Order: sequence, then C-alpha cells, then structure tokens
Amino acid sequence: MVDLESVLKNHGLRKTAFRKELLSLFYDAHSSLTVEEIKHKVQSTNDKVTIYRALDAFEKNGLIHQVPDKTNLIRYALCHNEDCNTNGHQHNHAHFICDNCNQTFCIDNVKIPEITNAKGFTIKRSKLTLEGICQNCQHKD
Amino acid sequence: MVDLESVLKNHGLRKTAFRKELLSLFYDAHSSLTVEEIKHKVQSTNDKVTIYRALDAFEKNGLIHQVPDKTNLIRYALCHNEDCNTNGHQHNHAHFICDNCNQTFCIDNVKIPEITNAKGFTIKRSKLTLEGICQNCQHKD
DNA sequence: CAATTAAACGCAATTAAGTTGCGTTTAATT
DNA sequence: AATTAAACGCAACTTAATTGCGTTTAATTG
Repeated sequence: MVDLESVLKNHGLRKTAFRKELLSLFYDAHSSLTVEEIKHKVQSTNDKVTIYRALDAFEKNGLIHQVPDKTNLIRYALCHNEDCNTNGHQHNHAHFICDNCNQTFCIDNVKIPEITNAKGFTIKRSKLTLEGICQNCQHKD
Repeated sequence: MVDLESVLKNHGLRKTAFRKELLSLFYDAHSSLTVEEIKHKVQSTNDKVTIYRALDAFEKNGLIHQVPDKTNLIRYALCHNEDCNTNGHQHNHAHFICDNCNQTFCIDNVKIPEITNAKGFTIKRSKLTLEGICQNCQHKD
C-alpha cells in the first residue's frame, strides 16, 4: 500500500483533499485518465480548472505522464519509473489504445526500439503507439 | 511532373480550382500541412470549412493521410503508396516531428517494427513517432 | 500557537480548433 | 441544354482547454 501523503510530499506537492483523492485515483486506475473521467470520479472538487492545474503539477513533478488518447483528449497515467521526478521524466515504454473501450494503457514490457536509419534527422525522443483490442475487451460481444 | 487533374479523377474527386490548388500544395510541400498553413497558402478559397471537407475527401480517397502534430492540430501529408485508394490506406512508415520548426515529416525508409510481446493485447495498427531536430533545422542556432 | 505567505482553489470569461446545417454554385453526365 | 450530385461558403455552434483574478488553505516561521 502506498502512502499518498508522503508521495505528494516527496514530489514537492501539498497534500490537499483533492490532490490526495486524485493521486489515489491514479493508483487505483490500472489504465489512464482524462479530465472528464476524473471529474466524474472525484468528490472533493467540481472545477475543471482545478483538475487541469493539478494534472499539470503532477506531470511537472514526475508523478504522472501524458499518454496518447484516441480522440486527442489530454490523458495521463501514473509513472512507474523511480527516475521520474521534478527534474524530468524517464520513460521507454509503448502505449496501447483500445478500439473498443477507447482506453489507453501503458505497456511497460514493450520498449521502444532504437531507430538508426533516419538519415539527416536527430532523434531525441520516440513514441510507439499500438492500437487494437485490449485485454478487457477481448472476450466481449 | 504529375498531372493533378488525372490524379483527382483517378481518385474519384472533381477537379475544382481549389482542389487542384490544394493537391499541388501537397505535391510541393515536402513535409505536411495543417489547415492554418493551407489557409495562408491558398488563393482559391478563404473558407476553413471548405478546407476541412476537402481534406476529409482527400483522406477518404487515399490521396493524403493524417500525420501526428506537435500540438495535436489536424495535419496531413501526401500518400506515397500506390495502394492507398478509396478502399483504404496502406502505410508502414514512421513520422518525425521537429522540436524547432514544428513540422511533421514522413520517414518512408523507417518502417514500424513488429511488436510481439504485448501479451493480452491484439494489435491491429501501430504508430511510431520520432521527435528531435529535422534536416532543415540541423544547422540553425 | 498566531502570523505569514506561497500554493492551491474556484468562479467567470475567453480562446481556438473543429463541426453542423443549409442554401447556393458548379463540374460532370446525359 | 438539362439534370444532378458534388463541392462551396456563410453563420452558428460545440467543446476542450486556457487565462485572470480574488479567495482559501497548507505549510512554515517566529
């Protein structure tokens, strides 16, 4: 079990009712969250600006990272990497978007392959997004 | 030299002044275009809806394909694949987004690697997006 | 523990990309 | 030349996200 309060503190964030609730949402969700999804699940605020700003803060402080979304909504998932902190993020995993439930999943065991034949281009970061049917939707309808 | 009119015709589209101009823009641009960029370059219309609808039509008919954009704008590039047509698209190349000029490039010689270790997920499509400094911005401060 | 202050909150208003509806024009067909 | 379906163009709308600013509150300090 994670101690939400110390996680917030260790990442330089205040432990307000909402931010504790938000962080616990991310720990519970085993996929990722949009502002809308958060708004529906959360008790301690009703203001989208508060949500947007908390997400910004969490992201800046290495708690969550933005993930691709089927319809380009802002969507975040928890960082599982110890090296994500106030100084930046360290990620090297693919993401999966489900055609059916529209959820985005981090696929931690799929690393992004190194590309060496992009002549003339200096690659600093790379993103691999997979699309199809997720585990949960595999055996539906 | 490409005959724009027969390209349009072969893809089941009418040869209007604007659509000819739009298609030539894509042939000239060696990268990709957003609605804003098109709006500034084009003479034969001033209406964004016309642009959006032409892009939709071009995309549906296999002339252009959507590419990732730094700020999630709708952005398209020409299809270089003979197999893209009214029945669908066939692409298997990476895209590159430049940190400096914000342009998106198709990297035709970088193929998207096959992923086999995404257990439980059924992969139907995959996208590889590289980010860094493009050829043109390489020698700028 | 009271005072201080910077972070976090919350409301209203705004921005901007993209979409919808609908009447008009025009390219292509007969 | 007549027909018609595609394409155009204008106005209005939708929706996610952002900005501004005054208020509240968590954490720090004397």
